[in-house]
Amino acid sequence: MSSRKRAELIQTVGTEVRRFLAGGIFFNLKVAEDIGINATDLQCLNVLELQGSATPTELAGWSRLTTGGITVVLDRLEKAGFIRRDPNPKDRRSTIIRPVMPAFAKLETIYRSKAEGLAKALSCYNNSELETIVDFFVKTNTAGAEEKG
Amino acid sequence: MSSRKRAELIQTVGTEVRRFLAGGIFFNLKVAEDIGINATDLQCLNVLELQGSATPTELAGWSRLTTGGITVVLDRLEKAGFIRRDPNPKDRRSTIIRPVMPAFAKLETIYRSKAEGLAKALSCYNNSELETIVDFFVKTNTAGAEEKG
DNA sequence: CTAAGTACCTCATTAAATAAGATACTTTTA
DNA sequence: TAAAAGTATCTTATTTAATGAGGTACTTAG
Repeated sequence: MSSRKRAELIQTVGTEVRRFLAGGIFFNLKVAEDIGINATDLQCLNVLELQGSATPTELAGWSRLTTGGITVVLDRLEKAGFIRRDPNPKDRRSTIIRPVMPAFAKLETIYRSKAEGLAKALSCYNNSELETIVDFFVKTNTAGAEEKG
Repeated sequence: MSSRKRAELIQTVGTEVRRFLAGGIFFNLKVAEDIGINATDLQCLNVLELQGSATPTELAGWSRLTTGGITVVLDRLEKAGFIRRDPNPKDRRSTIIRPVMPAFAKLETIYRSKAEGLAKALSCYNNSELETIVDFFVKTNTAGAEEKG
């Protein structure tokens, strides 16, 4: 019976995703240590790199910190040269946080080397399989982003 | 030219994986808040659930804490009823940390509901595609575990 | 049997985050 | 349009979490 096998497959995805996340959190802690910041600060840098820029309030959301907390995070990241506070032309109360090169490049380098390992792991899949993998991530990321909003 | 498309696909996997991890870290913070513990303590519970049991030193590794730090984490988790310290029959200096039901069930419930969402997202794939997805996670998880050891 | 090494714990100190405002602006409403 | 309500960020006193340095009890190598 194929539906039995299918149910097993789906359950296995669940377990492996949790394992993947536990490993990812561990990896994130390691990266933070390597570049000399804490995990919270790194989560902000990650969001910044993926989105290009963000307001303090958005970053507070992603890091689940109070706005007072994020101010201190940004003070640290600004002082360390990772980010810059630009005025927000749409709202004079607000600021736009942007990555600053080259401090940011340190982070890119670490992820690039990790991406190489990932590329190697992907080499055994054909294009159609790769498309399935991409599709899975895009779908779940989109669903996750909606849930958060 | 297919190799161009392939390179793009591989790069997209990289970006989407980072997005997935940023979302996963966010989700983890939310779960921690929901059950009333901090992110570090939850990372320990996650490892415990995936492995069944662990020693304090192993958990210190996964959470990148000092052994002194993990003692305090375990004190908190023990007090809150999530874990229990059993003697380690192989080494009398050591202890084995085990999940305790039903406090642990709170966590299971949250992940079960998340797993339902995941199952829904997976419903559009056929068995062969699911196998590709499982294979990808198993491969990268295994590679990650080796790197850590 | 001794010396070196490991596992866990303690506690004083440092670091990070919150809670509760305060300020400066924007949006709504009467 | 002027007041009221709401929002974005920042400040600071306080609480919470983690480290660093060391201690005890045990194990392993010589």
